[in-house]
Amino acid sequence: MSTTPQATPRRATITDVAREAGTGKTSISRYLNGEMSVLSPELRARIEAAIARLDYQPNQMARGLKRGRNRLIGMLLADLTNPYTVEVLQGVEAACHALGLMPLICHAANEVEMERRYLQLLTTYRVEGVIVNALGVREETLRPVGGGGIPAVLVDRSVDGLVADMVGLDNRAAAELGTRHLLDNGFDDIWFVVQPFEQVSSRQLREAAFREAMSEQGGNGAARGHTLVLNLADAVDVERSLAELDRAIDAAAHTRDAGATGNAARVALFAANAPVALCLALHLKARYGAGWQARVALLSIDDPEWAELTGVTTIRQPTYEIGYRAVEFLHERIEGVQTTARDCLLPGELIVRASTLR
Amino acid sequence: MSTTPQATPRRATITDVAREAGTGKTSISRYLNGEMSVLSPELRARIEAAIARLDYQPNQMARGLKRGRNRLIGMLLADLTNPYTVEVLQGVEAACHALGLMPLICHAANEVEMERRYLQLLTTYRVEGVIVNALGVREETLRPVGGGGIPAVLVDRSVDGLVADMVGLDNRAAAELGTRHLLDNGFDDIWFVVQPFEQVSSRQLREAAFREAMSEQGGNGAARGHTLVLNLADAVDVERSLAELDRAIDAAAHTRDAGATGNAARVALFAANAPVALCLALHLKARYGAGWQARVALLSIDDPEWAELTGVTTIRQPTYEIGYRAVEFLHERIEGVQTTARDCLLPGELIVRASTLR
DNA sequence: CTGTTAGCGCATTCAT
DNA sequence: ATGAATGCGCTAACAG
Repeated sequence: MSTTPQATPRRATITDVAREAGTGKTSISRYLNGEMSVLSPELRARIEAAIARLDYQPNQMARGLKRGRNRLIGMLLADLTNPYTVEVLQGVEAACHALGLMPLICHAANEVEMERRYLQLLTTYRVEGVIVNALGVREETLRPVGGGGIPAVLVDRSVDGLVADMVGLDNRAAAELGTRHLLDNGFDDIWFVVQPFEQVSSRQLREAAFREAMSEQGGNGAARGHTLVLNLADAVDVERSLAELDRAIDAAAHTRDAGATGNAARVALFAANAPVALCLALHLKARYGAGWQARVALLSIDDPEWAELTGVTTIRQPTYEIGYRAVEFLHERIEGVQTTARDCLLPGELIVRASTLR
Repeated sequence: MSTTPQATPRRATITDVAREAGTGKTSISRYLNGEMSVLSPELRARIEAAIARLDYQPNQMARGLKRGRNRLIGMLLADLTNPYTVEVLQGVEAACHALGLMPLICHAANEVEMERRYLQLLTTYRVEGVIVNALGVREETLRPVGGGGIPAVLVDRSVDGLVADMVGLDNRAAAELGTRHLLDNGFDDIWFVVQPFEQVSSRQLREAAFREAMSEQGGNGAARGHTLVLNLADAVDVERSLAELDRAIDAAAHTRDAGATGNAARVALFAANAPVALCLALHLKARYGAGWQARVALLSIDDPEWAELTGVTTIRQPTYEIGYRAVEFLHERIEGVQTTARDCLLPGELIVRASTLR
């Protein structure tokens, strides 16, 4: 009868441990829950040994079922391809770790239908709360969640009529900051490029703030502002939109020498986020070659890894903190703290690089 | 008596539904599991109605507890910051979706300790299998998993003495492909730059294949190959290593005109993966300015989004398929298919860009 | 076809 | 200080 621990076929249960330790299940449970003060040192030692011998690990599912909470929270992500998302996720993970939560990460890959499905799935696993960074979130979709159901906190966007906390960038301030920077550097033909607004409040806010900043520009200016919607999911639309941009750029080049204010008239592109910025950069590079940055200025909200490499000015979001705060908010609500919906707006940081300097 | 579905305080259970439908729990269960043929249309309708009325959603935890399987699989990731990881993840998600599995994504953020913790946590949640792409995986660590425990499949690296399937890039072929390309384009001072090997078999394989290809180079050549280990986690080490590279580059520049074979002697850097390539590119840009690509050639395994933008030649991995296959393998094992450990090596694709052409 | 019974692994009264 | 009994929400025999 070889004792070689040849592959435990079935994981040990609390009952096994109890038998092994020659005691009742209750004591094991107490041990598991740290109620040490109620256990005689002797029994405690026996339990400890038994657990080690059986390599016992309590079944979270069962525990969750019994006590009604499983320490699981859902994390619904629209797009992991966006560096922003990954960075936020790091904050979320750190916070979860600190609070003893386990994030169930759901990646909807920009599919609204997927978002719905995942939300429903999370519900089914009885997560204690949800952090949502999706694009199709509407009041109705989130109903089973935010409503009277499980607590939710929104990241980077808010949903009308939904009682849920929200944390994200101070979009107004950020867009203003960027616009000012462009204006201050003498660009007088500025294009704000953004994905279709859909339900994403941050896109709307950024664009609105841009327009406002343009209309309030300092005394000297007659810089012109335009908004261009770029539907990254639709190649044809992208084509069309980029062509429009090209025309504007060419036009500016022609009027350059005729410009009123000396050598002005350079075009600047203000990307609402990294995916848009990437699309623009790729196009510009293809059209104007390696030296495109000298031809057209590019500024982007979000600070992807290639920004430094390519000298693009950016507005970096406090992504890590956004994720961290989101979990903290959620945790409070899970623990029963009742407040009205809170909004947490964090400031962005302008990182000036060559592309917007002249 | 207002019918406004004002926030269900407690989710409905199967018992509630049974009562609401005026039947027993068994029938509800049967309905849930699609055993329609065994239910009278009439009962079926009543159940359907009751479920809708109560907005009932079966508790996965409870189901899992009872039937012994919860359709959960663990996905342990070393670094979500690496585009490679995200791309593999997409394949994993697609496959899970197709197979009715739910991936529990664990991001260890390059911390070996975290990996251990997550592995243990996954065990605790009784996942049915695990897909591992970590750096600290050793036989012992994976013991509770791969051994007689839950099925596992490794991505991008194998572990000695562990019975587990593995799927990833055909590293030998890829490194060879890259080296050949560099050789064919006349570079005669080639540096293979890689992170510390640790437990990561793919790094070792790539480096070995590089050296081999160098020693087998075509008749005309006396190109020299070097290996440089770059510990991205250690700023000081990075500094030191980059300085070494700089010296080599400068030296080559000096001997350029004195070169035997006409105008040869350009240095080429062969990055073992994207993070390394990024580090190199950033350094080169800082040192040689925007035109660094003309000075030093850069080739990288992995094809990050900025490669096209910066004209870096790459070897693209079939990431999506890697993820997809991994899940398929795991699924088979979960379903009880017994085979010896399989290795699935997928080919990489060389994408030639300006940086390695002369 | 349908309901009754008995657990899955664990946490909790409630006794002892 | 310890253990027996009960039930969380659900499925799976086993009867009817």
